[in-house]
Amino acid sequence: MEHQSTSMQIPEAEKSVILDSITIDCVIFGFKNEELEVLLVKHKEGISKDKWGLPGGWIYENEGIDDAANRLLLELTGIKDVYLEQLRAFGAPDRFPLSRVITVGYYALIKEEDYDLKAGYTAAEVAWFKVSEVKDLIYDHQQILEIGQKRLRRRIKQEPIGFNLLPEKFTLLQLMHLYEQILGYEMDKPNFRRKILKMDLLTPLAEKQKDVSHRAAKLYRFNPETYKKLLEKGFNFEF
Amino acid sequence: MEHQSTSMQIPEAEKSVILDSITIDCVIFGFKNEELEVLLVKHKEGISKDKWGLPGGWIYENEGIDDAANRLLLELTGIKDVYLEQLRAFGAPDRFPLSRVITVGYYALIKEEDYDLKAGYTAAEVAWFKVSEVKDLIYDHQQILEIGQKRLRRRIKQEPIGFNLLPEKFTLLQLMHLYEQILGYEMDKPNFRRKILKMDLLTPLAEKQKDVSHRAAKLYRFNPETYKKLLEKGFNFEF
DNA sequence: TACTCTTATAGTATATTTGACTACAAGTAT
DNA sequence: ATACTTGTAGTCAAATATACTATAAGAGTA
Repeated sequence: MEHQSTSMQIPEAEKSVILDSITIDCVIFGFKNEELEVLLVKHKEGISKDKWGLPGGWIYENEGIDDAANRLLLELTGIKDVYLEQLRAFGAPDRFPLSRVITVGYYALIKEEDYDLKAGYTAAEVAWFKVSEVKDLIYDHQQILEIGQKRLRRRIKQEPIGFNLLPEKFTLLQLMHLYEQILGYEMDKPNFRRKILKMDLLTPLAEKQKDVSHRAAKLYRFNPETYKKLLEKGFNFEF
Repeated sequence: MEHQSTSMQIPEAEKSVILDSITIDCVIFGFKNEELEVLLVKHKEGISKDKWGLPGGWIYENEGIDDAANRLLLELTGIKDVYLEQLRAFGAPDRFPLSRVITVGYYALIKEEDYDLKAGYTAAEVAWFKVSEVKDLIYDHQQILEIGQKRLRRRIKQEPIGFNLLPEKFTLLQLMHLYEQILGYEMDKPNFRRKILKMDLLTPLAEKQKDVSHRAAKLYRFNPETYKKLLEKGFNFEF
């Protein structure tokens, strides 16, 4: 989002309190129609006007970088109260064309239906895109997205973070499809089911799936207590 | 190493080409006498004169951050040609007392005996310290070190990076002790041996240990080819 | 030389976990 | 009633993990 340095967006009074060679960019993942999606914003002004990129921007001088990430995400997209985890800093000398700017990438997983998108600040539009179809992002945002995906793949094998992408209630097959989608290979239904149920991480609900034209599957909910226990002693989610 | 902003170390001519709110700090791990060690430097000047901290410093405007990390490590400690991996950015607003500075942490594993330490630049001294005994580092360096350790523990369960800490030739027991040291729990000798040998990652040498007052153990060498193959298909180093 | 001590290395026996399947159950649609 | 689709249960052999026991190969010492 470094284009703001040349857009007239930042009032003169504020400019002095903004760090001028560091920015933040956020990779926000969602999951819809069995596909992994990412949240992008279209720039309103500056050198990348009308181009899509990750939501991000400048850091205030008296603000921690994690706070800056949360603030920027809210300002640009209307999303708040999300657990943003840092990816890393991206600092190739030529990553931003106008000046030397290093950016710190963040990523988060959210349930799309929980949030109303509202383009704000320097964003003309906000929208979800299928990760598989995203291309031509500004600057090095394509690379940041890739690193985000890599992190996601790694993490999902060690922590049940997939639950953050699914609705409260879900079926085992939905969960399995999410794993398949993220990891990129197919799995065996009975085996997946057995393994994940044995972990005691899912609370079965009395409810069943509705409006499906076949036998309805049982709905489950994620059990945060077992999760905490499992995290302590370490575990493996590979399938 | 942010103290350089107030030390007189940087010639006026160079100051203009240095980014003023970002630094680099490196966590360099070594392994000696069955203990995990970390490389620290003692500052020669500035507000942290005579205090110990991680080797690090400022980034030139036309230099990538990875390159900066390598350069700084060389300048301060004499170490070069090391694979430095980025940890993440540290950006609490008050982490550096004199001004707002965000730092990017890096870490690396090296064989201590391969390098001659040479304090240079703004470092008065360079030395190895047992990680377990390190305390009172400057700024937030203690936290960066901790994150480095966490990363190391995580990584060593998925990649055989331990070999970077050991000499060329080593015994199975040395390798096991390294794992125990880093992961913090004891292992079973026969089982460790069986598992690691089956991976075909070690090349047995004709040589044996010398100067030990008991049965000499066979020496092994790390096999980088199998390593590459294993990395591709993914594997698990947990014991 | 014989005995002891220490560490190296081999082997064993059981429980647990995978991975590839088959079979059947429970619904919808025709 | 029958076909079709997806959910769920179960089987079985192979591979792995775990907790051991046993023996080998030295060096050091009496």
